Amino acid sequence: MYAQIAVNVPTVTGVFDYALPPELEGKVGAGHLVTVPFGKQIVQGVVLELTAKPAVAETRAILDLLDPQPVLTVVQIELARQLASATLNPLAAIIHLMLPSGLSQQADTRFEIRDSRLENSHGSRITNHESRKSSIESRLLNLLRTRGPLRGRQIDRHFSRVDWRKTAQYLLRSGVLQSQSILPPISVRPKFVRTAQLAVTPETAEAALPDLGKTEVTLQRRQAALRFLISAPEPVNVAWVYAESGCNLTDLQELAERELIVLRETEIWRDPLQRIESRGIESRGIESSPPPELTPDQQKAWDAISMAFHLQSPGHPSLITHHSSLVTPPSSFLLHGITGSGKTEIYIRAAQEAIRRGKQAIILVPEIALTPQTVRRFLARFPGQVGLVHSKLSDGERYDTWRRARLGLLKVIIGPRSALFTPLQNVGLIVADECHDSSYYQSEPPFYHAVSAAMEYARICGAVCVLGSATPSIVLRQQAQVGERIRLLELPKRISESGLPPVHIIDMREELKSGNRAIFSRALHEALAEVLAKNQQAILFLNRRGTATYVFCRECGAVLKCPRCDTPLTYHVEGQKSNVSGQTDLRSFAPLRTSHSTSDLRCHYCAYDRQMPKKCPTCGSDQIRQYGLGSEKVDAEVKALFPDARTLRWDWETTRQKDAHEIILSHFAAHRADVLIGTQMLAKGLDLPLVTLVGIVLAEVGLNLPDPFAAERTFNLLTQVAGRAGRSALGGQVILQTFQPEHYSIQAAARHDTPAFYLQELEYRKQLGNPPFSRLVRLEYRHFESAKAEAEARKMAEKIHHWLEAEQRTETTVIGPVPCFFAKLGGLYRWQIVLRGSQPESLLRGKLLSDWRVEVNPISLL
DNA sequence: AGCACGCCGACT
DNA sequence: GTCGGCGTGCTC
Repeated sequence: MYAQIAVNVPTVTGVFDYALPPELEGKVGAGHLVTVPFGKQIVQGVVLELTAKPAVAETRAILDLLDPQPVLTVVQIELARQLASATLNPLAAIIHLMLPSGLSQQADTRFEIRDSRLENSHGSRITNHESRKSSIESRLLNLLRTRGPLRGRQIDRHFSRVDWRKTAQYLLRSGVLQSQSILPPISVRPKFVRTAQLAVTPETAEAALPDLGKTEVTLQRRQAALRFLISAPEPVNVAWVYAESGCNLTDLQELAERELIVLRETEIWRDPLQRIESRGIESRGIESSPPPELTPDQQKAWDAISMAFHLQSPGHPSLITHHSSLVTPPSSFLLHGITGSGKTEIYIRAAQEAIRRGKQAIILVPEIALTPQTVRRFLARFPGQVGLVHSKLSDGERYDTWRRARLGLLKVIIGPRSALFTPLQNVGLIVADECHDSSYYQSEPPFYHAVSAAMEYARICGAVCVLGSATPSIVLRQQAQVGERIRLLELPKRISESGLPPVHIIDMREELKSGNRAIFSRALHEALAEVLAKNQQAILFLNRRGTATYVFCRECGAVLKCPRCDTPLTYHVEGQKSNVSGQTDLRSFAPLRTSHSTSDLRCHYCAYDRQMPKKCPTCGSDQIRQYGLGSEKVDAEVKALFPDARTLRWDWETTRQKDAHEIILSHFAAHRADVLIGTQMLAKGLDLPLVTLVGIVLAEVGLNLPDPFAAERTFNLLTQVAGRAGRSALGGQVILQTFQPEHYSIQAAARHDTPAFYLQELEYRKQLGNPPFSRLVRLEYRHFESAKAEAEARKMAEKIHHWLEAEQRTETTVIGPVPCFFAKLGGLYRWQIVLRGSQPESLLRGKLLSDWRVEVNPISLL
């Protein structure tokens, strides 16, 4: 017998056949985690399937089995294969996502100094080398001298963006260093606690009490311990015994030696829910309430989903035969429902139905910390059956949740995109709540979209798939309209009577004309004053992304765009280091320093550039400015206008620390602040009843970015933010400030008119040939030398043009190479090439693209 | 990710 | 003439 194996080396694409040694026969099958020899290394691998015939004549043998149970189900293996192929990621990289960290280990090299005398004699030679190299050399040797032998990945942490490996190779050859390939052992283990229990009758134990120790102190300790165990019939964690009696392990071992008690190692599950419940995110108060009655819209949606369960189930043969002559309708649903329309109740019913059929449910949410309400409702309705996955779990907690799922102890898994990969025996339902949320897209290799993956997974395992959102993506919405892969279900009304809050558009051009140069319009200023006077709460929303970059006319609102591709031009200060550090001041409202020698406006889509004009090309006004504003300034402005107002900032910087989201949210929810100033996070599904005013400081920020998805992102954001106001009987309003009140994204968001936005946006997408009327592949190259990045990008573009010609692909177009919008990120220069066509990824399949980051269906081209 | 093989420039 | 740079390809 032979096993086809995916080796755990993230960049290796192929699969390899290994011989199954006799001692592992019958123990190893699809999904097992093993170690295998690979070249000169020993690496981990996952068995994909057993085969009788290996693909090559000479095979090597599997070395070891690392876990007696499979780490992947057969269905997961199929998903991994599909996903790897669809996203152009190596299979090993996808499988790596499916294993809990600590279990999955990659081979590494251990370096150490061979001999100190050799090293010294070598030291005199260092001066002969060029200085940069010798500095790496001495840093490396110094590190190894002080820290002892180190693994490659440990050394990496000390040399950010320095290629020390070449130097290490040289030192290996000259005998200063020696190295050894190692596979780190699995770093997660089941957790055991030691328990103690009485092993004799209480009478026998009582009788033994007088004779338990030589000295008085020991005697008393042991007597106390034994008395405590007499009173507690169950096995008790020894820590309790210590605490109750003041005894220690030696005392208990002595009692065990005399066969009065037994000491055992009991495995326990590390359960993150206990931690969370102790922190107050718990189910109390909801438990007893009966499931609410469905509204007519909910009922209609639920009927369709419930029918899908019937059709999928093998338990209803009559139904299946009845429908077998028809094309089976898709069992994926796009649940398009506005904020507060009752999507969660549908998810809960679907999960109950899946469980009733002996299956399990996966509920994906954008971020646990930002969706406490949804999580709480699931915990309340499925007590003891929910596994919670999130980024703050320790490796041990993650491993235990993963194993509990694998054993079938959990029925519902809730978590972010990674929760999709929890091993479950029989998945009956996959939900992606707020499926438009960008956190479902993994923007680091291996790139993948968890919503697409969820649909695929559901298809493979015959599960029902429900994707919910108030603002589903254009592409998904379009698919649902067609109805082949996914069906559209709509919840157009809020359950409560409150309805959606009115949105007032404030034209900032008018404000300026009437002499108001502040960041708040008079209307927003007054509304804020009123809210503070009534002791209610306000949210001020600021889209931080893309600040200080686009250029617009404050007179007429026109945005400077590229004449070739209609993409907003971006402003660059000469020698600018990075656009992401964020220009967070009001310089935009002061006159621009005039004229540079070089062109300072650029199109990041097609590389067109020009100089900043002195006058607006549309109306001739000289009020042409670049825009830039940060939450610190908004905060300062509120404090200046309302010295007594208590403000709270919620943005990237303030949420870096652990649990910051919960702290800020609970602080604000408890009304310990009056005004919450924040960015993207504000758009998530928070329920803050005291909030009666939402102020959008400048709605079009984010709209004017060189990205085909900018309008969609902005519309979603505005719609979600507007939905934060008026969620209680107090009512509420939204004040939306903008220089472009005519823009369809802003208009539609203000009217809560999603259909109008879709119609218009779809029309523009069609005109420009963007998704869903094409598919995109984005290739990105990063390097710390600007010239190198550019050169590589040009080389690759050349290659792509050759491939296109060779394959006669006239319908695929190449956009670029251009520097990315965020041209320098983390010290690395970025260049990109975008392919657009009906199947652009098929051009790249099987081609070598080492060092390039390749995204199929990217969610942004910035 | 390693590591070998292999083909062009700077030294003994 | 060799040493060694890194570009390309392979690891069952």
